Amino acid sequence: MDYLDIKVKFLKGFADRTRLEILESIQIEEKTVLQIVGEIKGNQSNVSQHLACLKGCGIVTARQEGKFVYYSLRDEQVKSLLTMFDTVLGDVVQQVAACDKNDQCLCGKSELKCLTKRKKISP
Amino acid sequence: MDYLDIKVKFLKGFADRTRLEILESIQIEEKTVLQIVGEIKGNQSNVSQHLACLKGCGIVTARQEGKFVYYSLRDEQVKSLLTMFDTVLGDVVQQVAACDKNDQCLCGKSELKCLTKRKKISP
DNA sequence: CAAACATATTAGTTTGGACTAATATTTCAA
DNA sequence: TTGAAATATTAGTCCAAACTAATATGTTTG
Repeated sequence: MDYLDIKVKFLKGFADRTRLEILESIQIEEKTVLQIVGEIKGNQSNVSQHLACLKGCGIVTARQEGKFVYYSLRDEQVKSLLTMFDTVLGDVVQQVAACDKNDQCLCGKSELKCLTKRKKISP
Repeated sequence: MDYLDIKVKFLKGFADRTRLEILESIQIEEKTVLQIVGEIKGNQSNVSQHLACLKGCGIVTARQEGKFVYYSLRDEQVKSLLTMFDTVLGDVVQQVAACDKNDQCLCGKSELKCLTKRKKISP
């Protein structure tokens, strides 16, 4: 596991809708798991797993208080990174959205396209 | 496709080892597809697809000149975002790496763990 | 201590997306 | 204009990871 692998893991932490929703919900203040579950749609098990992921990626921290566990953004750096995402994205939202409507790229698409026929790979 | 979906797509653009390698290779100056293929291990088809993805995510731009296509980072914003990744990651590299060694989280792991037995879900 | 609540962990299923091999398209040069 | 070079696109395979259902663990309060 080299530095690049770690970087990928860190970035994958952000690259999921459910996790972004979680991060949004704790952006202002720390929340318990149940509070987060209540704010975003999703069940407790799923949220718990995503929180473990975010923690493992160094994005959030957990603080236990009695039977509650409070999750919050790791530090100010992470907070400003989240802000920067929106800033940078601001310039390209239109384009990314447009790319999705047209067929300029397939990333992030689940459509299947089967247009032509090709020879089978010989064994 | 709402704003959050677009944001996820944008961030997924960064969250892949091959794409990070591509971004690294064009961080200083624009490169052709073949140049990129030469710098990172990987075949032409694969790199081409990743470049299409990066373009669709608004991370890189393409400029055609004759039979060559030069790819470069979209703008200074993207460039500084890449820099910021390293900055923020700097604080947590150790932790993320450690998480991978221990079993604190499963995200980014491909190991299978089967420890206990559970009842089958009733139909 | 037992019951209730909060959270975590597991196995299994399913889906998205990274990859390869083959082929198509585009552009230049002889 | 034909062939070669550069790039893009396709279909198919495979694996990582997101999800669900069930259960385990941990903590407080009666």
